[in-house]
Amino acid sequence: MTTRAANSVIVLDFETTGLSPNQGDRAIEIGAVKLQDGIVVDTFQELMNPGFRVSGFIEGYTGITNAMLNSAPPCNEVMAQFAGFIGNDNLVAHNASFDKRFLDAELDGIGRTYGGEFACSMLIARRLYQAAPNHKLGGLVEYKQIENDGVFHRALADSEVTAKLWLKMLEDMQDDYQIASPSFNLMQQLSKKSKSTVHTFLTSGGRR
DNA sequence: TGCCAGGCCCTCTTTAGGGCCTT
Repeated sequence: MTTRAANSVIVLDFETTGLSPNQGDRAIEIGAVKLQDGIVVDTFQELMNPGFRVSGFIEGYTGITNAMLNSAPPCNEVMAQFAGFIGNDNLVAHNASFDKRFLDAELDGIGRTYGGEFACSMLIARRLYQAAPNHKLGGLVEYKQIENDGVFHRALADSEVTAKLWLKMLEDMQDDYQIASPSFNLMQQLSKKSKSTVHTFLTSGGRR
């Protein structure tokens, strides 16, 4: 039995051939950072060959070309490695419902599972940063002046800035609401609160 | 040629519709 490391969370991001695994779309790149007590202790990045050509739109959107994917290992091989990387740690992604669909679909295909739960940085940001002009990853990076290298729509780069956004949200909850160490569970609860009850929830220390 | 999904959330809502997000 694999145990979940305390204060450990995996922030991940997929680049894919499209929006829906139910429509035949596959992952083409996975990037992730492992945070332990707020510090990046490990990273993962791999291209993977989906077995068919990706569209010109995806090549332009991600910068990942068919030539790059031709020499990449197949999805099944990479996802088996990634299943080992995430173990049973809890998971974070920006618009997590999207990444969860692809993670579930790709791991289903190789008979692997994971034991962690997902939290969504976008849903939490919508509640914490209600004045932000938008809640796209790039928009929030600009809004919160999060350090970045200017690369977007690549898996590791996006997972790195999502991790910084996650830590910024934890920091802001500590500073603005005196919540000493916001737990993963509290962040999940926050993402389910209505906008009008977020302030009450946070000022009560996450008890209401 | 043009379009394709799905979950969340708001409102001119709930017997619905549409915008936001992800690639």
